[in-house]
Amino acid sequence: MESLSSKIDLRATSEIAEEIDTAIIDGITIDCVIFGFNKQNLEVLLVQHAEGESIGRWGLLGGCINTKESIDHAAHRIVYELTNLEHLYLEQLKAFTDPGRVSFKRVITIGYYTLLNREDYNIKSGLRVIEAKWYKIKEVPDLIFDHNEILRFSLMQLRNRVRQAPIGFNLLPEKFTLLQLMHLYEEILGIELDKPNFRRKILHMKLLLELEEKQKAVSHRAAKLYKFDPEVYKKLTEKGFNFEF
Amino acid sequence: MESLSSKIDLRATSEIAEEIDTAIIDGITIDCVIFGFNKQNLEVLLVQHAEGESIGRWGLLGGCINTKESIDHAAHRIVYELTNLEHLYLEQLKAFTDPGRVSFKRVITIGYYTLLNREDYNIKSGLRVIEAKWYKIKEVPDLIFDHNEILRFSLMQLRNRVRQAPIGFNLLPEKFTLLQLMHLYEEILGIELDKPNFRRKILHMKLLLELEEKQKAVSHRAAKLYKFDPEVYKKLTEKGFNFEF
DNA sequence: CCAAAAGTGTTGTTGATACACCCATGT
DNA sequence: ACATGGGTGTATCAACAACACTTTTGG
Repeated sequence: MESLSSKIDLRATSEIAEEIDTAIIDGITIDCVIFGFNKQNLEVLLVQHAEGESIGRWGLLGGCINTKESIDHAAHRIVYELTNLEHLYLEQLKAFTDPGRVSFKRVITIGYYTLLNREDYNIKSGLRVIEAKWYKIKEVPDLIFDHNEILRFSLMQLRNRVRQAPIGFNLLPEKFTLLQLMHLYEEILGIELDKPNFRRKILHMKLLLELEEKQKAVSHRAAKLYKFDPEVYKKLTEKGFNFEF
Repeated sequence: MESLSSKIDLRATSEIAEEIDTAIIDGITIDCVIFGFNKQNLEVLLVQHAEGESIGRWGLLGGCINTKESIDHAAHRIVYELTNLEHLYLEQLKAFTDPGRVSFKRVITIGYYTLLNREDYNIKSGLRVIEAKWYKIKEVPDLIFDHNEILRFSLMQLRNRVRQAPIGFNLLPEKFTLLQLMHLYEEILGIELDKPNFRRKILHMKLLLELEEKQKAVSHRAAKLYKFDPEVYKKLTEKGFNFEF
């Protein structure tokens, strides 16, 4: 989908291909899309830029790679510095490399996305003095550089991955109800689901541990709480399973 | 799967994070996994290195990015220089960035993979004087740098993508039989399929155009030839479809 | 005739879908 | 009482697996 037959004439540049020239890249950065889920809305954490030409505008959380640090480590570190959260689900998207993505310089960036539980974030955040704000996915403003494109790509990736493995659990509190989980899938995939059928399907997978606990202080029948069972997940991944809804 | 909770202590390096230092990367390259399908075997095209410390060893086809060239264009160009083929299916994998992947230097590489039809390759190849050879996927030797890892990753990606979209057609001649197609899926996914059921399922998708033509000079009943219908594919992708076998 | 692959038919099972319905709880 | 979400039951339909079977062709 990204890269079917392009009509560019390849011969045009092949003549000069012998000149090996690795110095044409001015820099490499990391940009991270931080997803959260709040009140049935998928949200993304954006930061405000306080310097340079893009002052006052919003963008993804970015950073640089330290010497001898793996790039995955760098991504974890950058997110940690803002959120104080460790051991997050974090996955590389791809390299974004359009020659014009940053003006006057050739900067490529490695995109990442991460999924976190908003409850954890609220408790521990704010250690660092960057202006950061959660935006509903449908209300994201114009961002700096190609960050809207990176966000669009990460959303596509999230939609794909969520149908192949139960990574969505990372966006929920440890204990959750089946309806919360259903709303999560509805929001990410942009579809409507049938409650009874969703229940049966997800329970049938045996991926959830039924807890003794129930919801409290809700103005309707309290729902049972469940938690994700990583043990069963391991066993199931080995023989492959499907998460289509 | 690549990047669940790592146990690295993030605080250790966060102290020095303020020093912005983009000059620590010595270079960026592109490496491309070229897949082909021949006599029911999935194969990969490797090249022999004729210079440096890795002389005589095999690796993926690599290259560099030219000034003002998009990285996708660079990948197309690099493959074109070796195979003389244009308009291939080509997709970025991700950035491979381990600090130790190349000794004494910090070189990151952007991985790509491409799917081509072996019949086209045989006719037009050999324009450039690089030693290149097709290896069956199960007989790939030890490769330079982290190229075995890149290959492993690309194979995983191929297996995933092939179950979501009919990209496998790119590995076959324009006209093919249903059994050829079935063998392709069997080989890529490492499973056995039931012939009658496969026929029905793939025909049911309406993605194939039945041709008037038949196989020739085969010592058994000649099979009908089919070709892939990109028009129908477009329509189907819009409402989403499934390629699980 | 036989071998080899092409291609069709049949049957039982599973799982998705649609939708009606009852249950528990706070206001 | 009633709104709100929690939770169960069931009938119908489509897809799939398993496997027996017939057809065509070259040698």
